[in-house]
Amino acid sequence: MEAFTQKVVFVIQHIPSGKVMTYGQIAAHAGSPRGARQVARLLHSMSSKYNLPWHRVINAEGRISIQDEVRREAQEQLLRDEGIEFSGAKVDLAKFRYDPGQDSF
DNA sequence: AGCTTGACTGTGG
DNA sequence: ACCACAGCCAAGC
Repeated sequence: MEAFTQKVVFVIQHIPSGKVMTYGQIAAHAGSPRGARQVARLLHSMSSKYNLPWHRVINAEGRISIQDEVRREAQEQLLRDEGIEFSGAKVDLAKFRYDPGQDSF
């Protein structure tokens, strides 16, 4: 596949339960190391169309980047349900970050 | 065919 | 820890 969009979707759909990925990571695996913002944009507009586990995507700090309070809390709850622990408002990326590596694709 | 926008990220004060 | 700036690039207008 070639479309950046489809690669992003592919990667996100492959994030296992109990793990998370950052926008930058996903962008890198999709072939655009600098396309973190596009990943965010795609989630924003396609999460409803593609049934994506958007809640497993967070920013580089391990925080939820959503501005809408209701959605942000919903995401945190979903992650907790999958066994992901929050240190305050942050996720421990060292433990819960999913890194498939280049050999997986 | 431009211009604007953003669920980002790294750097620097 | 917090704020400001500057690259980044696809989608939407």
